[in-house]
Amino acid sequence: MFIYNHQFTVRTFSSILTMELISFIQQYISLSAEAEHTITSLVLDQTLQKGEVLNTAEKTCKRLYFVKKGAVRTYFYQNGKDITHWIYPANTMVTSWYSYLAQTPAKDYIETTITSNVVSLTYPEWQELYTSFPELERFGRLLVEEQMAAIDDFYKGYYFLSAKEKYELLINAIPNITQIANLGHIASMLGISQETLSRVRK
Amino acid sequence: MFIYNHQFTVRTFSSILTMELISFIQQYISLSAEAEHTITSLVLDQTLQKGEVLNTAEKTCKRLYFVKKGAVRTYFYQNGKDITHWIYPANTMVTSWYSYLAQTPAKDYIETTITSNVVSLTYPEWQELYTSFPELERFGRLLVEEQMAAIDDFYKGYYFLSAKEKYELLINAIPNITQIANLGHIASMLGISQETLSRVRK
DNA sequence: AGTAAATTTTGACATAAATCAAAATCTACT
DNA sequence: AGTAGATTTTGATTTATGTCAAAATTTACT
Repeated sequence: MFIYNHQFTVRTFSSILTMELISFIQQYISLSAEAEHTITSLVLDQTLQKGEVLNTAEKTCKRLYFVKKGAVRTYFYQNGKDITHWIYPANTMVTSWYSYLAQTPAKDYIETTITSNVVSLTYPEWQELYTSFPELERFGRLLVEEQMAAIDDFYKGYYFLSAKEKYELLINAIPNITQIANLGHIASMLGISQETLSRVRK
Repeated sequence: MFIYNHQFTVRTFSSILTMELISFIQQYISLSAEAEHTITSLVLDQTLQKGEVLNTAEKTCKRLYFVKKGAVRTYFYQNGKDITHWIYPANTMVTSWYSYLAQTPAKDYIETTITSNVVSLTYPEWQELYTSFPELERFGRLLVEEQMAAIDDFYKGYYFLSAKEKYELLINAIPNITQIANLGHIASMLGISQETLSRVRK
């Protein structure tokens, strides 16, 4: 659902990005000094308070974000209700996939749920980097493949789980979810009502 | 779903692959004569009867398939019930994403729902190709990005749709779905019961 | 064409979870 | 610390959809 912007960056295989973006990329490929320098010069490093907005509906999502610290939530409005798409804890990446990749207006909002530190580059910057440093193509491929695999793994059979099982699956995927998002956000992300979620955790 | 196998190859942006694999790749990048020759020499072209199996649970999914003609279904068993993950019509690609990318045993089965023609290469063949012909990395990246965007687009707000709305969304994504899959398959793919689906379409 | 098997529809009933509403907690700011 | 606002819990009721069962229809094979 997942299923989807999945933004469903459910989890990564490698999941260690407490380091800087450069080191993160180097987990996948080796970087030339020149590529490293160019990327470093382009990176936007932002520290944001709780509730600060990274992108809003109707606006094309220009950036691919890496959450270094804190947590980010994607959400949209459906019949006037705020529906959380996914919560991204530290060490994950986030964007409005469709909007970002097709560079068309987004349907969802991206904002921090707690004080956070995110680094990012824009879509055109990445396109430029792919052209200038073709070795980055592999990084780009591996990154999206990981997201794909994670979504695939998380949502298999999801529909037929009870509310309780859905919650347990999430806890397993994001153990600290209750520290970084409130009940209402978690409930809509799971596709259940807040009251049901409250009862489910007894 | 999530989600995720999404195998949710919901649809592609470009969606024209009636042509051969080579032409398909050339929609994304230009291929050197050597790369083209190598790929052609590796491609496995299979014509299969209805219900023939491409991969089974417990076995690592070795191949990335392109459906040239017919339709392919991915499914798994949950509490003893056959749950369709997704149906892939002609001109789409299919694999068990997690299994294929991580090269670990799959949880799901891949089989044709009607007489079909699929072409494929193995995971190690692709890795070899990426190394020998780095220009293919871009193709690999774009391909997965498309899947990602499609999933993102399809599943947004899916949980909160009624059974009827879910069915309408699917019809919109795969107009010929009733020609290539039966009610039971479609219902479990949507996460609703067969009886409800039967009523929904009146 | 005729029969068996598979698929789809229809009916009656059960139930998990949604909704509506209000009370209880928790959080943050003066 | 005390108060207002936000968040979570609890209660009562409704409802969409699931489940079980059987009939009707379609499909496929001899």
